[in-house]
Amino acid sequence: MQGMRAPTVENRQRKPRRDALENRVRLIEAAKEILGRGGPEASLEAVARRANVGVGTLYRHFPNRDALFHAVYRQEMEQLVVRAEALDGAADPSGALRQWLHANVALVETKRGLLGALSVVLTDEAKASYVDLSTRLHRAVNLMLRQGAASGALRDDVVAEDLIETMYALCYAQPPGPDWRRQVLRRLDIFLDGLRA
Amino acid sequence: MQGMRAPTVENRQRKPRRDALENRVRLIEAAKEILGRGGPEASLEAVARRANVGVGTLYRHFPNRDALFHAVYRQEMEQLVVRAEALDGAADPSGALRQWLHANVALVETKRGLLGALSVVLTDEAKASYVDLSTRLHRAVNLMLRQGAASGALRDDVVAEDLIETMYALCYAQPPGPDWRRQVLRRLDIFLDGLRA
DNA sequence: CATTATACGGAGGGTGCCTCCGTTTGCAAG
DNA sequence: CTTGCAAACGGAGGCACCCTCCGTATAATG
Repeated sequence: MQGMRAPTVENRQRKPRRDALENRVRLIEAAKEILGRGGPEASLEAVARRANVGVGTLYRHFPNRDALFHAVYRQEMEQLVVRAEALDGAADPSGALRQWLHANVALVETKRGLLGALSVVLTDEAKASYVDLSTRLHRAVNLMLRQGAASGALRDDVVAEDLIETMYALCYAQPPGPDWRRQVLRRLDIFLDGLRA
Repeated sequence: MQGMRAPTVENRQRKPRRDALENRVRLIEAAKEILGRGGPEASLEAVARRANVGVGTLYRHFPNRDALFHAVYRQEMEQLVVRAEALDGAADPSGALRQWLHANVALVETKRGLLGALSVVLTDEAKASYVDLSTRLHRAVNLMLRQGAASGALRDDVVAEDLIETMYALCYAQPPGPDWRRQVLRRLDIFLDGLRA
């Protein structure tokens, strides 16, 4: 009977409240920890508890499980992009790529569960909401790939997406264990060998 | 107060009842369908319903979610092994391997969700219960690999596990979509290129 | 048949998901 | 500093699923 029950972000009239902003930050922080340990199964109510917040608050900020995952993923991805852009203009593109990939594997190693949680939600359509970051990431990596191809070191029919997804694929497939990293890197390097011209 | 409540398989006195055997088969069949569609999240009660069986029955046959997954996985794996063993003695080992991997990818394509459901449970310790099948599988694939290495076509520091896990990894990473298969096969072939001596 | 080990169904207690709404609180206009 | 209200909060409650327990049904055996 009475429109405008829940004003969305677009048409709000005042500036956001301080407590709301703080809670959002605390929720993402809590989600990183809980999801990182428990994987995709982890309870959202546990996240709310850890953030000292009612479930209602969690669900207002993130209307469903996936929304929360995406918020976390966005932060992780930002790190990735920054690292990738830092590689621009490296002397040895192929080597730089390899280094970058290895660094990412190391990053993943510290967040096992999170990786699992995310890959469940990562469909094509989901990715559409990251166009901004995704574009920057692909631009940076493709730059490397093209430099490598131009210098004749790498084949020229490979794109950033191949590299990135394969890396995650290998991380994900290897079961956790003492030589997790060794195995992942070994296979990654084989793939990179396949990339040579 | 009264031992032997639930006689285990080892110490049973009569031969198993016919209805029990039928139900077990129906449950696995139902699980293949439901898990195949719904992925690891799918409801076990849905499986029971689909099999026209009470939940109690499901849980007696498979004490928990993982047990059911494993039963399904075992059946899938049997197919894999049979195919692999059929390749023995092929003229072109490297080509035979490639063919086998491609065939598996095609198999996976028809069972998307199932793959996801399984990879969640596939830790090292879980695999330990498949030693029999796993051994046969590795033996068959390694045979191919060694033949390839002997003929100088393939590098010699690669084992069956590398191949198999990488294949699953690539299948899993690629989001479902129209050119799912094309992408997976492309990356798989790059990996195979990396395998050359 | 009668006996009984074996298996079945589904109610029930526990937990997690998400929604709804009465209450609280920060912001800003007077 | 009040006051008014949009914005945000908390958590009860309804629903689905997980798994256990146990009274009832039934296939095997003699």
